Amino acid sequence: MPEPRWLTDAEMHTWLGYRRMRTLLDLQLTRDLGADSGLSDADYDVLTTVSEAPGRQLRLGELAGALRWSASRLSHQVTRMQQRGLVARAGSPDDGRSATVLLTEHGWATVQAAAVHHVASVRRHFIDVLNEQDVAALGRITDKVLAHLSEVTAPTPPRRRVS
Amino acid sequence: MPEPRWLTDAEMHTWLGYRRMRTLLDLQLTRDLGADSGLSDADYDVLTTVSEAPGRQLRLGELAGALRWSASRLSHQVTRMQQRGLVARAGSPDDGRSATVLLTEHGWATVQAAAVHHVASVRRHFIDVLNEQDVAALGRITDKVLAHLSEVTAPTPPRRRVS
DNA sequence: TCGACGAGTTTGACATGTCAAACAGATCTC
DNA sequence: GAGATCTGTTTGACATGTCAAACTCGTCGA
Repeated sequence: MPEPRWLTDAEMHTWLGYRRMRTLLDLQLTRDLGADSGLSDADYDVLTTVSEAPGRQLRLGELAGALRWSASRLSHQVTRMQQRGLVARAGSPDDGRSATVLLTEHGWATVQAAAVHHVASVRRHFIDVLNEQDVAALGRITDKVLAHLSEVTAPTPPRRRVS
Repeated sequence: MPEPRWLTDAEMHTWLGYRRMRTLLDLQLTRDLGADSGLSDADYDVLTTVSEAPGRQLRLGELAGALRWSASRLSHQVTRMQQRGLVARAGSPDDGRSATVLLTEHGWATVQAAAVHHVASVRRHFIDVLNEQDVAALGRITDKVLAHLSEVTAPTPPRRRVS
């Protein structure tokens, strides 16, 4: 096994900083979300994604895809949110297998109020801490990393084979 | 409730980009770590932190603090890692309450091999995707956010009171 | 030295996430 | 048109994280 290229000091600083920021920023935003709106991150992600869908409803499979969740995780989560009256399930007329999640009145009111607090929280702890150049630079950085990752995890890398 | 300052397009792009990068990058690194070394993120964090401590051992409380974990979470995690032979527990001679985690031979060998793969994974999916300016810029950005967060979550904001 | 309190850790009950198996309705094929 | 198979979803068992209570030893003050 060849000796790996270890990280330089600058690289290590950035990597550790990123990891620490990820941990603490998530923690803070999650705390705010719970305190302000009584929602978990998972709750909020489901509510916002469904609320942006046409007709404020979405098939489970599409929702799972958008959130990058497993079907099973989503099913459990929706069951719990259903019990709290935030969402409801409905069958589909054209395809008997598929199920649809839709927001209840309560869910809709909840997500609207939550969004107001959440955007304030994101500004307070993240966006407003940075200047315009920082925001632009970070945007470029995430674009690069995401472009790389979508290559790596591409469905099936087209593989040529002799006819 | 006042209308909040919503995010501008650039801010939204950066925020969503950050969130997606966080999700996908973590996922990829976790996958690599599991495939290369059979470890979870939690395992790896415990092993590396203990391995860097003097004498390759650490009191549970200090380890929990370093990882920003609850005492309970760490206790459960250590129990499981103990069952797999990666770490061991030992009491402290000077303080009967405190317990110490230390690496077994197997744990030490495992973390050394894992680190080699892990740094390669971090380079491949993150550091090497960026150029020097990006790395520097991201370092400054995380510094700013972390400085803000450490203020916000400061132990007890010194509050003046009339004598 | 005794009892109250505090610190460090563990435990148990419960919430949430993952994995594989089960299910039920669509679709394909002969 | 009757399997066989595929797709979308659910279920159940188990792994992991959280919270509060319990436990154990140390420390302090009368």
